[in-house]
Amino acid sequence: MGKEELATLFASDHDRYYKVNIFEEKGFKRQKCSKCAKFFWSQTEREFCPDHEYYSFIGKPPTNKRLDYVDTWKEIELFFKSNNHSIIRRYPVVCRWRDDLYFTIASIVDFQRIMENKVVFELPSNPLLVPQMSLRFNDIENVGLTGRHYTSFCMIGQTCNADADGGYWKDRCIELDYEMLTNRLGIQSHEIVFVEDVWLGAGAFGYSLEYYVNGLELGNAVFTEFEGNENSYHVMDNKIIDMGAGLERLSWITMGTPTSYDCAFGPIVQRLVDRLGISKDSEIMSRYFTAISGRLSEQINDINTLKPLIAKSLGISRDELSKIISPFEAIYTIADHTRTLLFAIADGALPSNVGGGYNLRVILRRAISILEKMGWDIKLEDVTDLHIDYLKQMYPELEEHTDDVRTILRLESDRYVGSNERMHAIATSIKNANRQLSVDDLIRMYESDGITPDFLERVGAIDKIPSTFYTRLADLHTEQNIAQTHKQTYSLAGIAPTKALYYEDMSMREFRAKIIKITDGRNIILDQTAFYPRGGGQEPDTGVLGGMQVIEVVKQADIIIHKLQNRSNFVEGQSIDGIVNNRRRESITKHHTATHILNSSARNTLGSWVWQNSAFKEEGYGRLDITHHSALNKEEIWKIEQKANDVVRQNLPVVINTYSRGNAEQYYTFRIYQGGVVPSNSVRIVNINNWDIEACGGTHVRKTGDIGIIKIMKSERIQDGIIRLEFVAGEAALKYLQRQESQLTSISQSLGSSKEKVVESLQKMIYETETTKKKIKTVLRKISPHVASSISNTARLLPKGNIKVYSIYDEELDEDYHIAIGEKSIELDPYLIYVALISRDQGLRVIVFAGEHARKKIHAGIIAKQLSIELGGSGRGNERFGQGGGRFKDKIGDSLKSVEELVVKEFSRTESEGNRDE
RNA sequence: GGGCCGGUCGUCUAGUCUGGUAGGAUACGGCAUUGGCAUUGCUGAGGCCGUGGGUUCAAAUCCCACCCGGUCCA
Repeated sequence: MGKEELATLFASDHDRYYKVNIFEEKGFKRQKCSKCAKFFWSQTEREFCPDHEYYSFIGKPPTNKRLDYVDTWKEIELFFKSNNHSIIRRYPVVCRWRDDLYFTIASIVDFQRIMENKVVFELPSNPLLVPQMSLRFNDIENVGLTGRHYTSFCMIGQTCNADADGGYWKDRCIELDYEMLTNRLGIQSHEIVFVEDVWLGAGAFGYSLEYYVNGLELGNAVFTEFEGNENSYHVMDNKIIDMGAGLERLSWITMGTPTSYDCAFGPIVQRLVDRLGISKDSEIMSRYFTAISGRLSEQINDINTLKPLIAKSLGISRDELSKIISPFEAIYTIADHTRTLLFAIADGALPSNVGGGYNLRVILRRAISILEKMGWDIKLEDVTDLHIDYLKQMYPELEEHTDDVRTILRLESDRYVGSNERMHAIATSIKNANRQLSVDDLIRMYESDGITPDFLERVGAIDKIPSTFYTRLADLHTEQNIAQTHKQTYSLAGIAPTKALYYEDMSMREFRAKIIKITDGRNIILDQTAFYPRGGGQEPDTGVLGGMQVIEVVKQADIIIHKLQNRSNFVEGQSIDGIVNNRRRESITKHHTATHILNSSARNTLGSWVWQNSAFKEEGYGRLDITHHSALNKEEIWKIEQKANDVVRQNLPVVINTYSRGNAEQYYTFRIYQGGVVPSNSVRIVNINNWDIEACGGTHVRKTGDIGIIKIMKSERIQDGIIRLEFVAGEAALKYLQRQESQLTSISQSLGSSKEKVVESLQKMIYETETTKKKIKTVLRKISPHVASSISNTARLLPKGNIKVYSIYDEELDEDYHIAIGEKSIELDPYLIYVALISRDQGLRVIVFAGEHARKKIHAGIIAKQLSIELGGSGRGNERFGQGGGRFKDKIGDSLKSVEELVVKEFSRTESEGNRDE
C-alpha cells in the first residue's frame, strides 16, 4: 500500500480517524488546501494549508511569553509532569540498541527494538515525555542557512501506549498538545492549524496530525493503529502514539527571532558575536529569513539561487546582503556542528573514516574550514564548552565529558591540519608540473585523497571545474549492492522455550532432559539444558548428549538447538543425559569475565570514549574490540593489563541480577550496553563490584580471582577508530607464556647466547653482518681493476675483428660480483666480451658484457638470450649488457664451449648485415 | 558496511602500465677554491623498494594474502 492510497483510505472516514474532541469543542473546521488539496483543521477560514505560508512570527511572535530554549523545555516538562507523564532521561545519540541505525534520529527510536525483523515498542513508563537529542546528516548543506535545519535537534517525544495502563488515544493526545500550545506557550488558538497526514512504517501504519503555527510546523502526532500490509491488516494490540515536537521550533515561535538558531544557541551566538565584534542588523535579518521561509520549497531548495531575488526584494545589493548575513550563517553553522559533535562524542562516538563516524568527521572539517574561510581565531572545543555551559541545566551529564570532548576535538583538528598540508603539497606539485588533469584524474584525487576540484580551482591548480565532474561522480555512486548475511533458521512453531539451566546454576555440568523435537536426526531440542548456546560473542559449549558428541549449540528466540556430530537414533519424548565439556566452559567463562574487566580497564586508562565495539570469547583466547582514536603504544597496553590484573588480584565478587529494561537503563545508564543490542524486555546485569557493569547474557566466574591472570597478546587497529585487543586468561595465559618462553629459549640457543642476553647477542650479530657486507663491497672495489686486467690478459683472441672473449663458470660468487667485475673489465679492455655463468640454488644465471668496440659487432643481449635458451630459460639485454638464465645445470659444459662459437656466429651475422646496409 | 589511493636512502621523490645493473634532489662526511663565510667544483657514505607467499632464468615492477597510512560513499 502506498502513501497516497493510505491517505485516501483515512480521508474517506475522516471523522473516525482525524476528528478529535477538542476540534469539536473549540470549533476547528476541516478544510481543503486550494493549492495542494491537503486537508487541515483550524478555527478560522483559510485558503491554503500552512505549507504555503511565510513565517509571519519572525519579528512578531503570536504570544506574550518569551521562552528561551531551556526555559521552553522546563515549561513543557512541568506541563506534562502535572498530567501524569514520566519524564525520561534522554537516550544516547549513538543508537546502540538498534543494528540498523548509527544515530538516534527521532524520539520514538528510543523505544523501538528490532526482534525478528519486526519493530516492537517498549516504553519504560506510560505515558512518557523525553527530550531526545536526535542526529540527522541528510541535509547538511542547508544547516545554518535556512534558520531551521540542524544536524542535531531536540525532539520532545510524547509517547504513549494506548492499551497499557495509563494509556490514552488521539483525543487526549491532541487535547494535551493544544493545551501546551495555548496555556503554556501562550499561543492564540486561532493561529493553530492541524494538517492531516499518514504514516507508513515497516509492518505497521497509521494516521497523523501535524500542528503548525504561522507557517511553522511545531509537532507531529502519529497514531500507529494498524499492523500488517495492504492485503491483511488489523488493529494492533498495543496502539502507539508518537508525538514528536522540535524544541528549537517551540522556543522559536515564542521568541520570534530571525532564526531558530538564535534560540537554540542563544548565549553561544551572543558570545561569538561579541568576541568577533560583528554588528547585527536585526531588521534586515528578520526580513531576510522570513523571505527564505516562504520561498524555500521543494521546487527551489538551493538557497543560493534565492539570495539575489531576496536581496532585490529587500532593496539592497547582493553584496550588502551577504555582508550582513554571511557572518551569522557561519556562526550558526559552527554552533550547530559543534553541538552535534558534543553530544556524539559525549555519548561515545568518534570521528573516523568509516561508519557513522564519517559524518562526524565531515561536519568537524566543515566547521573548521568555515572558521578558516572567515579568518576567525576560534577553537571548536571552546564553542563546545559554551554549549555545555548552557545545556547543563537540561543535560547535566554533558559536563562530565568536558575534557574528553576537548581531547577528541583537538586531536581531530590536528588531523585536519595534517590532511590540509598534504592537499596543498599535492596541489603545488600539480601547479609546478603544469599538468593537465582529466576528469578521471580529478575523480580519483577526490575519492582517494579527498582533494575537491573546488580546492584545486581556488589555489589555481586547474582553470575551471569540468562540467562533467559532478555528474560523473554521481554516476559512480548510484550502484550499491549491500551484502546480506544469511542466517540459518528452523521452523519452530509451537515449541515451548527451553529452560536455561546454565543460568539457574552456572556450575551445572551434568543434567537429564527430555527430547522435545529432532530434525535431521542431528538437531536436538530439549525441554531444558545446561549447554550454553552461541551468543553475545561467546562460543557455545560442547560435550556429550546421550553418548553423542555435541558440536554446536544455537539459540533461536527462546529455543535452544543442540547439533550432534553424527545422526542419532534418539526418539522424541525420550529422556537423555547431557554432560558439558567442563574444561572448555571454564576457559571460555574466564575469558568472558576477563573481557568485561579489560573493557573497563581500557576505558579508565584511555578515556570515556572507549566502548566495546565487539568481542569474542573462545576456549584458547579472547578478543575485545574497543572504540579508540589512535593505535595503542606499549605503555598503554601495559597499563590496561596492569589495571585488569589488579582487579583479578582484588578477587572482587561478580554479581548477576535481572532488571526490567527501563529500570536498568535509567539506573545504570546506557553504559550497560557494551555488548550491543539486548533483544528482550528484561536485562541481565553483570556487575563486577561496580568496576564494570554490563548487560550480558554470558557465563561468568563468581569472583575475579578465579581468572588467575590476564595477558594481552597483541593490539592492532582494525579500522579507523577501532582497536582490537587479543588476550589470554587463566590456563590459556599460562600456556601462552610457556610457548613464548620456549621460543625465546630456542632463539637464544641458536645464537649461542643466554635468554638474559639474547637481545644483546642479536644486535651484535646484526652489526657484524652489516660490517661484513660493507667489507666485501670495499674489497670488491679494490681488487676489481686487478682482476679485470688479468681477465683481459687471459681472454682468448678470436680469429676475426680483434675481439677477445672471456668466459667463466662460477659456483661460488654471485651475480653482483660478476656484474661489478664484468663492468670493470670492459671498461679496461674495449675489445672484450665477458661471459659468466653463475650457479644458483636451482638453475643458473647468465651475465654478458660487451666492450665499447666489441659491441659494434657483438650484441651482448643477443648472446645472453641465446645462451639462456640453450640452458632452458630466456634472457634479454642491450648491446653493452645482457642477462638471462636457465634450469639445465648439466648443459653448462656445452654452453661454456659454445660461447666462442656463438660470438663468431654473431660477428659474421652483423658483418653481413652491415655489408648489406652499405 | 562497500570502494579507492599510497608505502622506494635521514627527508622529498623518479622508476610500476610495458619485469632485465634501483636513479635524482636535499641534508650529511671528505677534498679543492677562500684570510673567514657564502658560493662553486670534485668525491664519499647512505636502500632486504612496508611484510610474507606465488609466477619467472630474472620481481620495486605481475598475482595473492597481510601490515601501516590516507580518503570517498552509504
